[in-house]
Amino acid sequence: MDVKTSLSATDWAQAALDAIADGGIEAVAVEPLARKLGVTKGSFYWHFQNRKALLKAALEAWEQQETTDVVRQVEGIDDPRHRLQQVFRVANSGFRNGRLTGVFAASSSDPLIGPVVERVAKNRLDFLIDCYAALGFTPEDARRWAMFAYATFMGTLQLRSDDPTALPRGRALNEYVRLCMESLIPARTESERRRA
Amino acid sequence: MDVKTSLSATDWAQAALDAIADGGIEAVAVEPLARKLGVTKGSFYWHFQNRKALLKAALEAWEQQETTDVVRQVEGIDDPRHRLQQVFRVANSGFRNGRLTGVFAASSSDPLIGPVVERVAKNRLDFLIDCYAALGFTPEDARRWAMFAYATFMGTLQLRSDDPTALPRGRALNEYVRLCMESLIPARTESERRRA
DNA sequence: ACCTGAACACCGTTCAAGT
DNA sequence: ACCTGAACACCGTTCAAGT
Repeated sequence: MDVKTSLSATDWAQAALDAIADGGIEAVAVEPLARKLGVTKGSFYWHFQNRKALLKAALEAWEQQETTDVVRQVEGIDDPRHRLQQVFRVANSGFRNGRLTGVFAASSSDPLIGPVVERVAKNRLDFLIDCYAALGFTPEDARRWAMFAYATFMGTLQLRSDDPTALPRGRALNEYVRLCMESLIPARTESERRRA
Repeated sequence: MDVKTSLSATDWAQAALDAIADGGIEAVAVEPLARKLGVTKGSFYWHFQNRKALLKAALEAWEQQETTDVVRQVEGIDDPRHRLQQVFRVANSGFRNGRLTGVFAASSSDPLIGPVVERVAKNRLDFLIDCYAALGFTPEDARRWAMFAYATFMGTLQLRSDDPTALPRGRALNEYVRLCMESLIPARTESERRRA
């Protein structure tokens, strides 16, 4: 791969997302970002009109990543049970994406951020509902399950915001996924359970 | 009354609350506040260590006002029905207090603000529960009513944040209060209703 | 006890000039 | 097309000096 000789708006947006992931919204500051990118802050204003425009671009990039891109990672998996498991694993792997969701959700009172958070949440919820429906649940039960799973996910994000390293891994992650798939409603028949 | 010759920490905290009410949390800025108070920003640092300490003081003042002070306005009213009506009227009169509640609630993800918002909410809820209980409701119904009333209040705040002048007044306020007191559960006996 | 004035660091924004 | 460099406004913070 060749060395980047000049930056694009996308580069700035990604740098902004990185900054948000470990410093919150206020970490989107032109001068520090320019420093990190190795250019002067003056150059920023060739790509964007102002700081707000950068935040907007970052939000757009995030929405893109969190909808089409993430779904694409698992939509190839035909077995709905396996697909759901993968969704939970992907969603809980790596800090960055979880941190971003957490930060944006916490800032959803901001008129710039709120609508994006809502769209992303609805998108995820719909995807989960489809998965559970494909598992054989009635529409209402699929909805209940999806809400439970999403709420659980958001809740673990909240807990992690205190201790960013405390994301479920290994055995804990397996327990977590199992909980999201079979604790409240008997998702398998007895014979299925014996086979597992 | 005599002319104030020098400022106190309380004066700064109140000025901060005024600023928050019409500009949000970020409007708590030392230099603009100093300008408004007619002093140089240097003098601020005699009263507070930094901006954060001022925010903290403002939050404390708000919590004080919104708990003991507001309750004191209506606790003298013996008839629980009348007392409740007054609470709703007081809570919905004037922008400032409502705006403050709205802004703080929207910023409750801030670790400095969240705990205060929670305490104030619990306090108000408990007060409402007591009122409804005194009205003769069972503990569970009193709780349900109090939650409904408080949620309705918070919801109207949310709506108002778009149009700050749109707070219920006159006939609308009467309707609002009536809704909070008698729409879901028959709060009065038939004979009471005929008397009204 | 309370405030001024000047200083410094830091960030947002603009813009002419460079390649 | 993308960036530098310098400028300006604005805000947080410090501190010696004033009353």
